[in-house]
Amino acid sequence: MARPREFDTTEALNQAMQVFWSKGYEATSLSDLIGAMELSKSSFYDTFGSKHEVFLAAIEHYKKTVTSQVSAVSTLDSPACKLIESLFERVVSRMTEEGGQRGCFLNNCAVEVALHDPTAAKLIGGGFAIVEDTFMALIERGQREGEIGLDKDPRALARYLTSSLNGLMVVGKANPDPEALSDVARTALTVLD
Amino acid sequence: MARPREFDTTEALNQAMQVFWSKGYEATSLSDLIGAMELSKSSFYDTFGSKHEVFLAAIEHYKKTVTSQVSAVSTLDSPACKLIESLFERVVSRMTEEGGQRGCFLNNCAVEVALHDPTAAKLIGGGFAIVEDTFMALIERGQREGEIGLDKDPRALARYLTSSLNGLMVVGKANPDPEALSDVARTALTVLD
DNA sequence: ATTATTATGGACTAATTGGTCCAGAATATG
DNA sequence: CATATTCTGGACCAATTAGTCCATAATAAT
Repeated sequence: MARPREFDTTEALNQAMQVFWSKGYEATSLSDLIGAMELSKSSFYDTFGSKHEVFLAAIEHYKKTVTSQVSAVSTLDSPACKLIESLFERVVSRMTEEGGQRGCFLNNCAVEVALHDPTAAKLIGGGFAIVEDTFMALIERGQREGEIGLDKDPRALARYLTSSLNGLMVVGKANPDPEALSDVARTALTVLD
Repeated sequence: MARPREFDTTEALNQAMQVFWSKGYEATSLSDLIGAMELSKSSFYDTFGSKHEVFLAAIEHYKKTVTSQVSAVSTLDSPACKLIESLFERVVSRMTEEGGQRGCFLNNCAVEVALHDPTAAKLIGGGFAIVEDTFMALIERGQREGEIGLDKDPRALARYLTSSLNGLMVVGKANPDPEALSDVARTALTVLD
């Protein structure tokens, strides 16, 4: 009755990530996972070890697939400030569109588990670092091209932008109001002037 | 054997809040709660109804006891900008000191439950509004007293500061580095100049 | 002292939790 | 065709989950 179906491990991981992303770590049960991943409990444990291990793998998967898209923005050749703006705009519109309120998986994980899960905390920190480094690369480019004042500290600015993006998502969860979020984004970006 | 001890409902609620604050909603079990609140299961249900009801009550309790302290800052008569700075400094040092990483309860709740718990989301939104209104009052005072330019929109600025404070706490969870957080706070406050 | 109130421990659900294990079915390889 | 590999359903586990209920004990009010 059961026909072996050589499943795609990466796709299964992707599904696991989606569930954790939507429900959070604690609220995700094993049956949620095996349902979404479309594999049996036995295969789940054979392949992934435990709920916690899939969770960590899901964080890594997010970094490889989602966070890396952020990082890819720095390779585009629009003006640096425009690219930074577009990242903020994207977050604002994501947070206000249908079904976008789940925010950023790293953000969710940082808040829910970082305090009690040092292993996860490190992975999450690494994810934030990718974003920060992307911002820093853009800022340095902006400085080279005369868009951004040389008096500004690229590292501090990058840290600030990363934090701002996260703040945007937190307040967006409680109140996904486009105007309010636009106010935040617009004001946040004035530091680049 | 069981000696009735007319317990302090407010104190019990405070203890419940502490547990939810430290562990999150899902990760908090009933035995965690009745342990911390020092009452029996029966009394728990008699008095508070359910886990979810205590949770909502805990959010309200937080607003009354913790968030209201933020709001109280606006009544002090130091220069407005100094008061705003002090709020940011307080968050930075809280996030970097021993045991301070649990952050802000409203922030935690927004991220963990807002998406799936509209009732909680509203209470949390109300809490953020208290912070926002506090910032706005301070900004308007700053404008009246000539510290802050009249060209700035107090509402937008207040929304921005509220969001920034939340961002600070998220990145602080993944990486509670004083230098990084100071960079963020310092940069965030430059919009007041 | 009697009564009314308040709180309790603990027995009791029914469901669910994460996790183990294995006999057997479907496929791939020889 | 036979064998090795891969995957599965489902039985099973002990622990825990949120929640109900009640007879009883300690107190407060009369």
